[in-house]
Amino acid sequence: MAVKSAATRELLVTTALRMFREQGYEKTTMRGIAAAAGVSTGNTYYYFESKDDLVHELYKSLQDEHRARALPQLRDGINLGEQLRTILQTGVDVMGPYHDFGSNFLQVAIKPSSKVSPFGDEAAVARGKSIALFKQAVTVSRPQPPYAIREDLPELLWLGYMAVTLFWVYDRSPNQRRTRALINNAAPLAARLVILSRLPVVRKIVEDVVHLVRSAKQ
Amino acid sequence: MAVKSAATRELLVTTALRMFREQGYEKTTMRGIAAAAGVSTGNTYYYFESKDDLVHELYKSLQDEHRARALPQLRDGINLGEQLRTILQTGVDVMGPYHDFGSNFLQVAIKPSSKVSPFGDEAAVARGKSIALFKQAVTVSRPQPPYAIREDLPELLWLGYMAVTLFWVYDRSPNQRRTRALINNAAPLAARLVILSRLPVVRKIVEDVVHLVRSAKQ
DNA sequence: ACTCCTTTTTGAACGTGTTCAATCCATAGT
DNA sequence: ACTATGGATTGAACACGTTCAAAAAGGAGT
Repeated sequence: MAVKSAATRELLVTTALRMFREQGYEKTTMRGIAAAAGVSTGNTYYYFESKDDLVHELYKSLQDEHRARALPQLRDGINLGEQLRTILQTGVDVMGPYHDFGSNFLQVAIKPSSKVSPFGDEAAVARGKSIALFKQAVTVSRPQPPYAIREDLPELLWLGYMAVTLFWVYDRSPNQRRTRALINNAAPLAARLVILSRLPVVRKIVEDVVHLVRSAKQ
Repeated sequence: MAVKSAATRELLVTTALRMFREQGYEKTTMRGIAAAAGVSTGNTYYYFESKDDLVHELYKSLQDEHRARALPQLRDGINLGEQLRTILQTGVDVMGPYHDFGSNFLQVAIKPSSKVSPFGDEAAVARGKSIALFKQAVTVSRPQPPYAIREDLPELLWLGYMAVTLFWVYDRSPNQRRTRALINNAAPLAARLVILSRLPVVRKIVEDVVHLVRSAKQ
């Protein structure tokens, strides 16, 4: 039965993701998903704890696609600003079809109890995957970022990515033009800031910021 | 009838805020609020569009209390770091009783359609009030922040405040000890950064950041 | 073929936020 | 006093997410 069971689960995920994409979060009801998949309402709850759990599936799916699209573009020798631009623009591309869904997505993500919460324990794996993307960018970029912050940089950049995502949610311009413009400006700026962290004065501040973020992580 | 109508509204707000504080967001039901206030369920919807609308009332109430408590403490001649510490710590104090409620609060706030959304149009008034607090801090602090950024500083500080609030939501330590520690570290750091923005190299970056934030606002 | 146990599936039921036609009630105008 | 008007109030009804006891379907051992 294991194979058929897995098929039911897969069918539910596919159906749910399609309906999320086509109708948004609210109009996609648990009854609707079940009906479209040809199973009973209650059966969905055998495979998924809640509606939010299905959003978690969407989250993981997007994450995988983001990684698959961005990673091959992170080539050796390109400067950090360009690498960042690639990661962020790819992220916006992948999330694009779900933009109307965006706020609901955040809404689910924001609750600490949620599996999707980017800061929670449950999503640690997914977060790690995302940070790994930035780690790769840092590793292959030339010139190399200063050694002093190389270790903490991926996490800091990821935090910036979260901020951009927040901006994206509220961006109502067609095709999220404004978010793309923001990325084009912010990516080289961040890269320039990284370079500047070599200067003694700036370095002191950067060290303090890094220390702050570290201690905030407990 | 106008006076009695206002009384009903006030009674509902008071009841709802008390129940939010005592039982949290989910356990406080619209039926429960109506019953505790001695009116019918439907009547609540005559005065408030939705449950979230009642959260908006809570938001405004907290905002007013924050302002009332923080403003008198912003005295002339104190340095910016201390002023910031005062504002942020007072904010945590005011929100304290609602900490369990915090994530639900954010959840309501995050949706662009929501009245409470800190970035939305509806909450522009409330946001303005909050930013005014930082404007006051900037105005009375000695030494004065560099002229070049004085105008944009309140808004930037407010953004930092939003970040701290986000941290607060996820802070499970008793009495939000970790958030308070974060504030004690971050406030002087921010102040030091402001001072540093006088240096030509840093100033260039700061200008770019300010420009970025400005253009992001449309 | 039959039994026993586990995995999977069902659909009714509960409590929720919200809507709405109907009703009540206070007041102004006559 | 009577009535018309519009604000205030009601409570049943709807669709939703979720739960759960019960039924069905599978599979293993004999």
